[in-house]
Amino acid sequence: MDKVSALKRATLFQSLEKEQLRELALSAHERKLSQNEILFSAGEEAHGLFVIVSGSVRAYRESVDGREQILHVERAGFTIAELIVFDEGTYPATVAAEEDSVLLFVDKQAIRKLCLDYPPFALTALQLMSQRLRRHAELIETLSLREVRQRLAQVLLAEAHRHGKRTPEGIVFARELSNQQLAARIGSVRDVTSRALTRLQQDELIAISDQTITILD
Amino acid sequence: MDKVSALKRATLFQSLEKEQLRELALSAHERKLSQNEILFSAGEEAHGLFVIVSGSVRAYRESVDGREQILHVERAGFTIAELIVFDEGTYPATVAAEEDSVLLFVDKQAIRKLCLDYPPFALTALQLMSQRLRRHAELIETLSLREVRQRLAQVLLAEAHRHGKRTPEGIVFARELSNQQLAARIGSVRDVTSRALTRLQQDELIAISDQTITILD
DNA sequence: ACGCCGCTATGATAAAAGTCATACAGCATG
DNA sequence: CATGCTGTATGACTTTTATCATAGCGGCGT
Repeated sequence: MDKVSALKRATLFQSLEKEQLRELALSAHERKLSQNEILFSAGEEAHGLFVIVSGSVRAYRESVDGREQILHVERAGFTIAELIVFDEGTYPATVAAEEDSVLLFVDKQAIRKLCLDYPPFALTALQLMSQRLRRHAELIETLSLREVRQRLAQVLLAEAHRHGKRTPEGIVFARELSNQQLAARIGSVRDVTSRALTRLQQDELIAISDQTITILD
Repeated sequence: MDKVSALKRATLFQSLEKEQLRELALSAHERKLSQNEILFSAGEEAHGLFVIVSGSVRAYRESVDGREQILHVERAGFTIAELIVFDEGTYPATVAAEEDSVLLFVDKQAIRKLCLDYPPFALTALQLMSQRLRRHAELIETLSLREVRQRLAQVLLAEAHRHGKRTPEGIVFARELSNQQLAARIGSVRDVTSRALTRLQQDELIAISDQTITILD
């Protein structure tokens, strides 16, 4: 794998020069994950962050009885667990692969050094953290103030926005998430999510057929 | 007001030299808030951040039917809305005074300039954002995976930790939050919170008398 | 074909949370 | 001292969410 060009594709490293990327690549090492394989668990000691080269991963917390709440899902070009570089804490969430994925580990000291040596990089990091904070704020509002049906609708709209296509009937996209996965995003359980999906169809807000979802106007 | 020493007391600015603080102070201006007065609302265009000089403020989101969910509460020495400096977005939450407060507004360009000119400052900012992210992750887990009673217990424990005193009976602290305020933190309503509090007393996990709460072992 | 697995669907029921109505205590104010 | 305001407490009820049980479908390997 060409580590330099893999790093270069990450948003976090966009402001860096070739030389800086080469330097980072020296200490970076590859990690492959099969679907649902766990990268690290919440509370584990953290020595660096991960760049997603391909695939996607989810960061989640779980309750004693096994329920999961996804905090965020990150795809190729993004990084995971950046915050542990800056506050010396443990990993704040468990991270697992949503699909088969390839990642690069980067030591936290290398990142700190970059911040000190090359301020534009720090600004990029701050920008990414800001976006993460905004999304978390959204999630908090959603979980606290909206009910399951609305939360589900929000996730579907986000999916539509991410990889849907406009058609005369509405926005169409391939269904990539099982009820279980949807449930973990909206903070509910499989059963309830299934019912909510059914009701959205009954109310003709969406149509599902053959792993394809259409969001009707 | 001595703006320089007010700024100096803020965690965000701890790494700065006298000269840098003086520079910041030039553009900073004071804002006084009475209890519950709104500083800004979610979605408003943002030109800078605020340093809390005295008092405390809450950042919250609200639903169409007026329910509030507090994202975080900040006190003297901390800053609010730092993230708008780095991602050019609008204010992510509504902020209002929990008690009469004094704040200092600081223009976002001044902060960006500091990041570029003085990297240790950027690291401090990153550290603060990291801590904020961690707390948000906690809140998400709590809202999604725990029920009202547990969430209430968590807030009470946090309060105890913040300003409680160990006694033979348990940790004692002055009650500063009304049921309404507690409800806004745990993502519920006044009625339900009142009931949950009553049940915690019945189960002898806490004792309340005369605006004093004791957390029993 | 058969069982097994993962996923979906749905009815019955229970538990949690929210809503509504009412009552009351403390307190400042005219 | 009546009035209004804020906050608390609580019963009765509804809605939402979760749990449990059951059944079905399609793919896959033996």
